Amino acid sequence: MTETKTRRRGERLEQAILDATWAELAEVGYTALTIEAVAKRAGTSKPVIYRRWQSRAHLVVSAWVRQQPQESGTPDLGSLRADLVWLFTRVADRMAGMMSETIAGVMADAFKHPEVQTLLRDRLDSAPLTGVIRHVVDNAVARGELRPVELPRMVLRLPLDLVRAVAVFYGPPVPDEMVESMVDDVYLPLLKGLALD
Amino acid sequence: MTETKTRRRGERLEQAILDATWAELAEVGYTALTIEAVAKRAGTSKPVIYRRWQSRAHLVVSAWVRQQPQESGTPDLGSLRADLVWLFTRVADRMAGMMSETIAGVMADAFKHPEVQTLLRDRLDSAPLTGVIRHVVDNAVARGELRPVELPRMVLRLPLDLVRAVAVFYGPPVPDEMVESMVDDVYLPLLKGLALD
DNA sequence: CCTTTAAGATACGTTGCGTTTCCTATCGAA
DNA sequence: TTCGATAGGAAACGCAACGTATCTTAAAGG
Repeated sequence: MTETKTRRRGERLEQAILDATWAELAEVGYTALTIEAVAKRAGTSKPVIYRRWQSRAHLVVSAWVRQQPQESGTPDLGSLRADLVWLFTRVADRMAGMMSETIAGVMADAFKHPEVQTLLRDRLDSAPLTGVIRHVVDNAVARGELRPVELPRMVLRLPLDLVRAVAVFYGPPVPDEMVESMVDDVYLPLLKGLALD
Repeated sequence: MTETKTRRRGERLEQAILDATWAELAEVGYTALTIEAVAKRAGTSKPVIYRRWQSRAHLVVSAWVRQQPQESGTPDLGSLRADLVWLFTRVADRMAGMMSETIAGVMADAFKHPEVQTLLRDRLDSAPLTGVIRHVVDNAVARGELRPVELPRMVLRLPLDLVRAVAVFYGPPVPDEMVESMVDDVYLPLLKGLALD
């Protein structure tokens, strides 16, 4: 038998579909992604997919969630600036990796599907990133580079918003000068300004 | 004659199409906007539209450009904070007016059409908004609220990026507390931090 | 072993795409 | 005023993907 004419079910099948989705995403992007292509690539059929996900947006978000890497350790490179550059670079790289085209597409579709919007928002709000930011700032405080400062939500979400905005407008990858500008012209001055009180 | 069976050309026709586009946009949004519907509403036909614009994205950007209001005067409400709240609120309102759904949709489609991306970027980079920001800051400096400070590009684009991010993620309208948080937690501290040197 | 569940294949009607064809109103030059 | 070039309007096209319905049959479990 060259063909494993097996019929998958449950978890195995689902994972195969999500893998196929991810592969399609990488190959043709979000806008051009079709359910039919995903079905074919996964070796299954449309109804199987529609039985599990309401829409392309739902499917893609599922695939994305599974792909999410867990947070790697936080840096301590000896200076606040160095840590911030590292952090922003990391965000920019990840953004380039899973195309901003996908993000833009999903965000657009999310208007049709409130649950997707919610899911996406929660996923990005509670991002492990905020933990890293806090950690980096704490280190700077410990080093005496910065006076103790509390970080409002809006400040915590800023890195992601900024990188996303630039990536979507200029297309990835985000150039190094832009990343440095985010740090030197925005985030560092902002932290210093917050620490004034 | 109840019917003006006239056949429009050139500028008149073009304007009618753009008006129809804008109306459709307001009614069904970007994602659901179809060229056929625009053609019908404008009382013309698809080929006429395709002769002028390559895609839905091009068409919508054209319509949007025509609709762009010219900048109203800059404020001077007596304090930097008040001016900034006014400014951010204005940005948020405009964002709510021409749906963030449209922005998200166009941005997503822009990946397929580099000229659209360029057009959009230029339009938003050179936004009259940056002039207003400079003016507001100058006034604060003149009042003695702030030491003289130069504003990097990244700082100038921040208001638009921030409001857009929030509008797209939470859906419009952007709540007042969010606007105030942008001013109190981000922009004001940032300006003060920049003015430290 | 026999029942239940759902995978996989196929086909369906629908919608909007972007294009082509054809006819004729409008415009500008002669 | 006439005539030829230009371009608007209407209709139809083939195509692609949508989302659904139908049917057969493999897998899972008691």
